[in-house]
Amino acid sequence: MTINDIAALTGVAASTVSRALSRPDRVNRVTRERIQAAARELNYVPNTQARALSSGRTETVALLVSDATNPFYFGLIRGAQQQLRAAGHALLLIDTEDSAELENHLLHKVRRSVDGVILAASRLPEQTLSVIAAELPVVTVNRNVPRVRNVVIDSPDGVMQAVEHLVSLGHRAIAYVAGPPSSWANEARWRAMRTAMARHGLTATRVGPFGVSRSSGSVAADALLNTGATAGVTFNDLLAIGILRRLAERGVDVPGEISVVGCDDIFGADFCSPPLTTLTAPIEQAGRVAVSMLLDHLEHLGETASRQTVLLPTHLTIRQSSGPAPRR
Amino acid sequence: MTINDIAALTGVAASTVSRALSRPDRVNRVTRERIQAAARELNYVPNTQARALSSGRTETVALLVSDATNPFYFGLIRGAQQQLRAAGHALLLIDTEDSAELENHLLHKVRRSVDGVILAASRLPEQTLSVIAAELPVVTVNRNVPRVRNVVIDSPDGVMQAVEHLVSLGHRAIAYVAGPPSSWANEARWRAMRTAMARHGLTATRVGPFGVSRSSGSVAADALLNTGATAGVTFNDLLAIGILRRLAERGVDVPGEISVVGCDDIFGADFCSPPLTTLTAPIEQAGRVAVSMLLDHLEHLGETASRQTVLLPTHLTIRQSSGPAPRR
DNA sequence: AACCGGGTGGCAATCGGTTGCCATTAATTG
DNA sequence: CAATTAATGGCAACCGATTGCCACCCGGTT
Repeated sequence: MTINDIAALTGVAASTVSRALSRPDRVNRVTRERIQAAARELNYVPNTQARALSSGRTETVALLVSDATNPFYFGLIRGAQQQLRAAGHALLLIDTEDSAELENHLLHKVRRSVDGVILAASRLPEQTLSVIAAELPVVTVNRNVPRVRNVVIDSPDGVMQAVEHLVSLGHRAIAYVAGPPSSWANEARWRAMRTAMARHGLTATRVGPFGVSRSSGSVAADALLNTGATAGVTFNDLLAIGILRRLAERGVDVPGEISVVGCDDIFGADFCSPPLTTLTAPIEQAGRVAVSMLLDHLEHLGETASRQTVLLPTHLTIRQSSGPAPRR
Repeated sequence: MTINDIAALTGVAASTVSRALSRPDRVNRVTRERIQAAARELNYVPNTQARALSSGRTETVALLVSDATNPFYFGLIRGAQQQLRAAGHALLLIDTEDSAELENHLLHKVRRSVDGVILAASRLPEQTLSVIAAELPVVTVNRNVPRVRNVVIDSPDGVMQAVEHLVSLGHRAIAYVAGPPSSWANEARWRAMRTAMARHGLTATRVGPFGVSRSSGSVAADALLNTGATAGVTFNDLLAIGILRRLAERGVDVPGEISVVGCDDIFGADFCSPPLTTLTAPIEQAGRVAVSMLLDHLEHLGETASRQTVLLPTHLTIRQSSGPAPRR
């Protein structure tokens, strides 16, 4: 079923069919209705590539994640997917395997096949990112680069809440368990942590970096214990869950001997043992907002940006992995 | 950067450039190398839609899942993604939201934009599936329909192992906690369960159907207790984890009073509390295999199918949610 | 009667490749 | 040496839409 079949069937030119379908006001009502009826009857679906070729619009958005198995992205993907479907767009999912080069390469490759991209946890240097954003509509998630629109989850604020929480429980020695150095969010969280600690005249220790997988949790747990801290705030929940497991293995009581606070509130954070105190991030919402920003941008290309940044609030969800500091 | 720019630059016709890039043996070595060098230099990336338009190949595969937030799919997505990237193909992710109509609709819509599709947990009636498979290369996962190639995880065999395990622990009253009736796997597991029980002269009870989310676990847990069974085998881990939680809430000891066995071994199954005894399914492998089958099929269109079905073995992973039957 | 302008719809170019077919040239063979 | 064949590369049609431009029709003005 092509536009030509419909044209032949209804006795009009292909161009008229095209218009009847995409700019209905450009064609007479009766002609239009005849064409639309025929299209419906023949179950016509426009060929995406043909359309893309001439119009330049692919109605497809790429979502780049650094690791498709990281539960953090589950929500993001879901949110993005929802919003995209609502707009009739498709989602191209790309896993960059935590590699900046691969990310760059794949970005280049799909550049012409999508209308825009959403970069979740980009590992790209700021410079590269700017260049790409200049030639392709981009929205980043949890990454703030000048002149690139972005949605960031306010985990720094959350980290401060976490520190307040821990300090009020009597903790004085609190460590930050760091994630990948190339992660923008990682640095932002660490800065927030130091600031929050300084407010109480305390200094934060930092251990890491560690990979963001549960298995890295073992190393991280040992390192954390070694600092002598009575509480740890971790880069993300995956790491935190790994730490909890290792601590259990070593017979360390959580929160009796040490408190652990995660970040993101991913799937599993509420049923691990003990259930994890963590910063609940509106992940799905982040996905939706990112898509909205992107689509909005696409519709108003050339106009001055309405809003470049959206900051999404987080809140601390207290479960059982945090408690009063142990008495000395 | 189009093929024409390269043609102009190297002084050959566009068609020659095209050949140098896609059928290198069709052009002289020195010409070819000159063209390839130029392409590399200009960082040329062929336009996917243009290529698709004329050749019919999009180098894109759609993966339809019934719910993008179900952790079961993450392994699948990952495996598929890996294998696709290796072949230089892209992944279009589609969430059918558990609706057969939506699935059918979206399938129709992307039909022309992909080379083939992988249907994970299709909700489509067998009839519809056959029709679609006839006009579009399809591989199903966990669904066996005549004349449609598929990869199925042998959970029925796993269910039998689970039953053996429970029976050997002294359980006599075992219930199956069912998932969606439209799920092929659900029925297959239930059949396996009855067979395995019958072998020991026992009859299985069945409760459900329940939705496959943790929240459905509450209802399921109550229903399960109500059967008086000392053990339950659940449709999947998500449900099982939900059940564990509800049982804990009600103060029911697992496995002291009742044993619970899940299915799939998703993320979280090993750190919920108690850690879940479950059927470990090679999910990622399933994704890889599904892609391989599809790509293989694409390469040999028209030839008789090499293999229509791949059965992947599962094994029982015993953790702490199963134990000896309580004494009466 | 001549003119004007809005509403319609067709023509044809275009997007960027792919591919069948043919012309040219070089190499091989009887 | 003529004839056949293989290698190479250009021409042009084509994939299925979109879109700028123009022609035509018609009713309304002066």
